Formats: sequence, structure tokens, C-alpha cells
Amino acid sequence: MAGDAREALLDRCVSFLKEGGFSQLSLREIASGTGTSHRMLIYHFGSREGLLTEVVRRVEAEQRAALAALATELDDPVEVSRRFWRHLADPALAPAERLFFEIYAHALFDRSWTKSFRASVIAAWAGPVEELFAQLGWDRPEARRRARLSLAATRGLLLDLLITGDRDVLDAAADLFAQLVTAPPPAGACAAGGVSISPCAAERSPVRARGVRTDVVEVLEARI
Amino acid sequence: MAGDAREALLDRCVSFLKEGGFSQLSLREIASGTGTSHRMLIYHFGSREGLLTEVVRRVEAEQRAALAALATELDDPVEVSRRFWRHLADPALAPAERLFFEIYAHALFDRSWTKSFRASVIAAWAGPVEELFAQLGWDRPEARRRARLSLAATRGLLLDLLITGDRDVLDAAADLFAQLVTAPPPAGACAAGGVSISPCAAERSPVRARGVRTDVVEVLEARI
DNA sequence: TCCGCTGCGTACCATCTGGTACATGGACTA
DNA sequence: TAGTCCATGTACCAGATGGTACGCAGCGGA
Repeated sequence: MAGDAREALLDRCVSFLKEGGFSQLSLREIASGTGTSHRMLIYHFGSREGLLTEVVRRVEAEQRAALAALATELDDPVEVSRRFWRHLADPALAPAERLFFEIYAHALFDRSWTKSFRASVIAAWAGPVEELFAQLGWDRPEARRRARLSLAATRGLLLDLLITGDRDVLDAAADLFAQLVTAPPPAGACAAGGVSISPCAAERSPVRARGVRTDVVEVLEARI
Repeated sequence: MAGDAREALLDRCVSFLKEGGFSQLSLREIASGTGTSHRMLIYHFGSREGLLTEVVRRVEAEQRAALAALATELDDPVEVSRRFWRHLADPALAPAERLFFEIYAHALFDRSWTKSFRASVIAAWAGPVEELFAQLGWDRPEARRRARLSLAATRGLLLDLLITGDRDVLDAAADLFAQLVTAPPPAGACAAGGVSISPCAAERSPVRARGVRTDVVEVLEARI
């Protein structure tokens, strides 16, 4: 099948790059690490940049898959958050996550081959997570800021875990965050002026209704 | 003075690398970007790796300086957190922060020249911030996890800000986090079993006592 | 005055870089 | 059977790479 070899080669490249990063690797090094010649990498991807572009696309796709998995079982929100952290903290995912952050670093400097990454790295997640918070009863602006905060905290914790390996403290920290970000506000907060920090007028108990769950899953899947 | 030229050159290198990163830059490119020759970089730093090692040390030093600044005015904890975020979100700091995260990415792959970075990137901050929470009345394990969470959330928010530039949402998110992580727990939480999530038996109002403030500043400065 | 040290320029090196030219072989199609 | 297309190997290229050899100017101290 046409393009079949290319896909297989890309697979091998991505898993090879997960091991040691790509920043300091030449085409030839990548080639020999994936059992091919630099000639073939150029043939299939046009240039080193072309290869990196495709690698980035792959990593993006993996992210979207993770996002889809997140949505499969919506239950108690604290539990969703915990399960997601437990998933991310799996050591088997560490190489992929390192690669993710390496790409992120290059994206910060606007490298052209990170364009699609820049476009999706926040946007693809913020929407669905915002939806989750909205379903919990927070109004839009509040759901939005909680979503962004959750995304940031999760990635920050992951960055810490990847470099220190302090699983216990970070599990505890992730747990605490899940509680904090989903907990109802202290009594009396509704009366306070300024920005709303709680879903005062809405129902606050864990969402279990079938209808709601389906809605959220649909929202998530529509983005994939 | 001996080594004077070297320091000046290192200064120029660091500020040059903040602009566009270093991953894809050769010695010669760095040299011409800092008005010298690649011969001089080798002369002063021994090798490309040697140069990067020194650059990393510089960035670490800047981090420690930022940490020291954080400690200067301890007041209402929410206010401290806000001020710190406002400081980090300053666009003038963005280049330095991009460089920080680029180094972080390389550190994830254990590059030898990131050794000192790996050792300090979490440790240098976790201790002092833990101290802050401890002064607020949380017990040690709780202070520790709150510190790690705060560090993670801050860095995650920064990563988001650097790539999206969505200042408003992220200011709001940072604000929310400051409230959440310092707020007293919902009534009745003390009775619940398991890990303590609140300073139940301790005083909870903002720390303003002169004695306490001095203690924390000392702890922070001892690390610099 | 001579010495040694810091700082720097020029020229050079073997090796590696991304990329190209060209030939070839197998598989499917007409 | 002839033609076409995907995939691949060998060989090559000009230029860049990190690093070295060597020389030299200035300057402070003996």
C-alpha cells in the first residue's frame, strides 16, 4: 500500500525520539536509530523539518487520544481528576511526555514546524475541560478559568514528576488540587462581591445523570 | 582583571540565547550573535557543552534571585502569591522564561550539562515555599504538598501564558489558585478521616507578626 | 628589560551536516 | 510483456561543525 512504509517509519521515529529527544540528533542518527538510512528519511519527509513536523503531528494525535480516554468515564469530578493523574503518572508514559515537553520548548521559540502544536496544545484541552466544569454548575467565565488552571496545574505537576520522580508528594499534591478545584466554596462566599468563585445558584453534587454524561462525551469527541 | 572578559562574554551569551534558544545554534552562530568568534567561546568555556553548563548556571542564579525577591515582603499570603504571579507574567521576563523551559526540556533527557539545573529546579523552591505554608499553620506534610502544588501550578500557568499570551484568563486562573490554596477548608473538614487538609488546630489568619516574617526571610536567604 | 599570563585573530583539520543524482528492483497494471 | 510507480541503495556534494595549532599583542611584575 502506498505510504504504508512511511507510516511505519514514522512510528519507529517517534518511539525512537521518545527515548532521547530530537534536539541534538541529526538525520543520520535518527536514521540509524530506526534501522534506515538518512536517504529514506529525506525521501519520505522531504527534509529534517518535514520529519519533525510529522513527529509533532503524531504527538498531537496521541494527546487527542488521551483526551478522548479522559471522557470515557465521567463520574464524580474528583474521581475523574484522580484517575487522569494516575494515568499521566504511569512511568510507561514518561518518554512520550518528555518528548511532549521538548516540543513545547521549541514551540516557545516559534519554530515553524511547531505551528500545529502551538495551535492545539492549549485549545484542544481547554474547551473540553471547560465543558466539564460547566456541567458541574459553574458559569462560563468561572468554568473557563478553572479549566485553564487545571490544565496548568496538571502539566506543572507532570513536569515536576518527570524531573524529580517524587511520586508520593506529587500524588498527594494532585489529590489536593482535585479537591480544591472541585470543592464548593466556604460558606458565605456567595455573598461576597466581585467575580463569582462558585456555582452558587446551581446544583453542586457530582454529576451522574446519563444525559449530562452523554453531552460531555459528545463535546469531547467532536474535537477529535 | 582575570576572568573579567569571560563574565562579560557569558552575559552576552545568556541574553543572546534568551532571544531564540540555543538548541539549534552552533558555536559559530552564538559567537557571531555575541560579537566574538567561536575560537573565543572555546577558549573561555572549553567546549560547547562547557558554555551551556555556564549558561545553565546563570539561569539558575537568576532563579535564586527571583526567589530572594519573593521573600522580601511577606504579608497576606494571597497577596504574596498574586504579586509573584504579576511579577512572572511581566512580558519583559518572557525571554528568560523561555530559556528556562528550554533548559528544562533538555534536563528531562538527562543531558550532562543540566546536572546542576536538575538538582535545583525543584529543590531550591520547594523548601522555602513549604516554609511559607508551614508559617501559615499547616503541618509539615500538608505544607510540603501545598508547596509542590503551588510551584507546579505557577509553572504550568506560565507555560500556558508563554504560548498563548492569554493574559486575562491566566491572571484570573492564577488569582483563583491563590485563593484556593490558601483558603481555610470548608466547615467540618477537620472531622473527616485520612490526611489532614487543613491547619485545624493552628491560627489561620494572615501572618503579619514581625517575628514570623523575619524567620521566613532568613530561611529563604540561607538558601541563596 | 625580559617574562609570563590573559586575551584574541587566522588558518587549519577531520568529520559530519542536510540534501541530491542516479541506478535498481520488485509489485502491480495494461 | 512492457510500463509505471513506490521504495531503496550507493555515491556524492558543498558547506558547516566542534575543536586545534600557532602566533602575537598588551600589560603587570621582577
